[in-house]
Amino acid sequence: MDVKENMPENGKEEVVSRNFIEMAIDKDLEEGVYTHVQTRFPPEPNGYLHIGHAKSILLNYGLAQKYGGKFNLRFDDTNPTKEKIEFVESIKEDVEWLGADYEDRLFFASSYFQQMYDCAEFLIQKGKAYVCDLSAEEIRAYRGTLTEPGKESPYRNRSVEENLKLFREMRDGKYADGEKVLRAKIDMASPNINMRDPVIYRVAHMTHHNTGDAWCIYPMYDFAHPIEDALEHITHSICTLEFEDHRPLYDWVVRECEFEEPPRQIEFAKLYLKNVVTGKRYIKRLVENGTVDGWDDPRLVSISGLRRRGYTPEAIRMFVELAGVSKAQSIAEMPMLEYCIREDLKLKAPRQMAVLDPVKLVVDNYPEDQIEYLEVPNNTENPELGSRKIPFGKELYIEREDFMEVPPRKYFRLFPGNEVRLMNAYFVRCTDVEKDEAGNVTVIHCTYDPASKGGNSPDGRKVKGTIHWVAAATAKKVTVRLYENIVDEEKGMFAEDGTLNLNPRSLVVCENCYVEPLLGEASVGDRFQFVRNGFFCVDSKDSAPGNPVFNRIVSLKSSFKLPKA
RNA sequence: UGGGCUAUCGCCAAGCGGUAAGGCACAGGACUUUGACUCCUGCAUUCGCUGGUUCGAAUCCAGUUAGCCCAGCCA
Repeated sequence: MDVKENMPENGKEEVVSRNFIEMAIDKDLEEGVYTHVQTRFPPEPNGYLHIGHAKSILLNYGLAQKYGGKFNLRFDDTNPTKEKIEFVESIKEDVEWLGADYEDRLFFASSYFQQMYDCAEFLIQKGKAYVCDLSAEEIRAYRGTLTEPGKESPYRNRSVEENLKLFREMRDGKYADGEKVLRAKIDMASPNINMRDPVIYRVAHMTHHNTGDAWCIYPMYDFAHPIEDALEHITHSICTLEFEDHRPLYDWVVRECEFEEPPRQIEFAKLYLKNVVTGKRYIKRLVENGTVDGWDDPRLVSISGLRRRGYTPEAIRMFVELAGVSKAQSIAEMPMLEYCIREDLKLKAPRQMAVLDPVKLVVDNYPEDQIEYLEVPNNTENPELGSRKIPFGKELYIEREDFMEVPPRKYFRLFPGNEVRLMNAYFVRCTDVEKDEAGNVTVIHCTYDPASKGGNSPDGRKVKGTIHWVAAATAKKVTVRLYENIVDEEKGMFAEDGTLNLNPRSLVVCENCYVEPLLGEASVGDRFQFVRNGFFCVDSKDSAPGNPVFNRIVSLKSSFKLPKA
C-alpha cells in the first residue's frame, strides 16, 4: 500500500476522476437499480487474446474490485463451428497472468444451453418467437436494407402449437443445417436492423467442444448473451462500441424472458495501438508464412507475445489505466506502452553490463593474467536488489559505438587521448588503435589508473564519460534479439494491395554479444536492464540451460545524438 | 438517401454553465559512476464548424461537417 495514497496533505490534491462507466454504476447503485456489482469477461474461444482484450479484462475485473463485486470468466461458446478447446486454455492462461482473478467462477455459455432452450420455448409460448422456413438468402432479402424497411416472413404468424412442434423437431434433429431457424418476433420495419425479427436459434449438426453431440441447434449471440449475463446475475455487461445497436435487442431479450434484476449493457471504445497487427487473419497469415514464429512472437501484441517479449502484467495494467476509458475511437501510440514497461522495470530489474556490439579494449598496463573481482550494486536506485561481484581483467569488450577515432563535438566517450570511466571499475585513457586492412577498428589500447579503482580518482579528477564493459576472459557469449515494430511505420499499416507493410528490421539477431558470467545462468523469464541498451528478458522458447537468449523488451530513451553539422 | 455513436494539444484524456487538469511524445536547462533515471521549464486565448440563449458556454439550444458501427443462420 502506498502511504501517499491516503495522505493527500502533501500539497497535491487528489484528483479522483471517474470514467463514464463508473459514473453509470454509481448512479445505478444510488438509485437502487442494483445493490451489488457483478462483471464478466466473455471471450469466444476462437483465437488468442491481444492487448485490446487486456483492456476489457482489466476494466471488468477492476470494476468488480472497486465496487467489492465479483468478476467472472465466461467462454461465449455458442458457435461450435469456430471454437476450439485449445483457445480456452490459452485464454485462461492469459487472463490469469494478467491478474484478473475469477476465483472459482469459470463458466461456459454452453452449459446454459438447456436454460436458453427453455427461454426460447417460453418466448414461443408468449407468441414472441416463431420458426421460419426461409433460406438464409431469403431472410436477407426480406430484411430490407439500411434505408428501406423489411417485410414480414410468410411463416411469421404460425400458431404457438405449430412453432413449438417445429422448434422441438429442430432440437430433435429432424432438419438439416439451414432448413429452419427460430426468430424473435419484433418489428420488420424497425430502423434498427437488429430488431427486424433476428434469428435466435440455428440448426448446426456439429460436435461442440463442451457439449459434444447433445445439441444440434445453437443460440445466436444476441439471444444467448443477455441470458448468460442474467443467469450469472451480471449487473453491468461491459462490451465494445459495435454492440451499441444491439442494446435494444439485449434489453428486449431480458425483458421478454422476464428476468428479475436484468443486467444492463454499457459500451466502451476498443483500445487500438498505432501500426500494430491484431487482426486474426493477418496474424494467421504471418504465422503460416513464417514471418513470425507463432502467436507468441515477441513482436506481436498478443498477450502471449507481450509476455514472451518480457512485458509484465503490471506494465500492461498501467498502460490500460493510462489510456483511460471513453467512447471516442482511439489509437494509442507505442511509446505510451513502452513508457509503462520502463517505469515498471526501472527499480525491479537488476542492472547489468552487456556488450551487444563488441570491440576489444586492452588495458596495456594491467597485469597479464590477473583477474580481480569488483563488487558492484545491482541497481543503483534500489539498494534492496543488493550487489554482485564481477571480474575485471586486462582484456575487455566494450561497445563499438563507445569509441570513435575522430569524435564529433560533445562526444565524451572513448577516443584517442581521452579518459573515461569503465563503469564501476577504473579510469582508462585511450592510447592507441589497431585496425584491419579495411580500416575497421579491431583493438583499442588504453592505460588504467590503479588509483581510480571503483570509478573515482582520489585526486578529484573528473571524466565526462562512463562506458560499460565485460572482461573478455570470463564473459559469456550469448544471443540477443532486438525488436522493432513489425509494421513499417514510415509506410503505414497496409500497402495498396491490402497486404501488410512489414518492417524488414523488425527483428535483429545479435549472436556475438558478451555478458557478465553470471548472466549465462539466467533462467527463462528473468528480466534485466543492460546498461544503456535497454531492458531484456530471457526468451521462453529458444533459451537452453546455461545458454540464454535475450529478448529486448524495450530500449532506453535515445541518448546521445550526433549534433548536426 | 435509415438508425446508432463520437468529435477538447502530434497521441490518450479530464471537464457536466463560472472563464481549458493530467499522462505520453516533443523542446530547453540542472544533476548524473548508465548521454538513462530524477528534477525544473516550455508546450490549446482555445474545445470540428456556424449561429443562438446567457452577465458568462468546451459545457445548454439549433443547424452543419467529418469519422466509426449496423443489412452473418459470427461474436
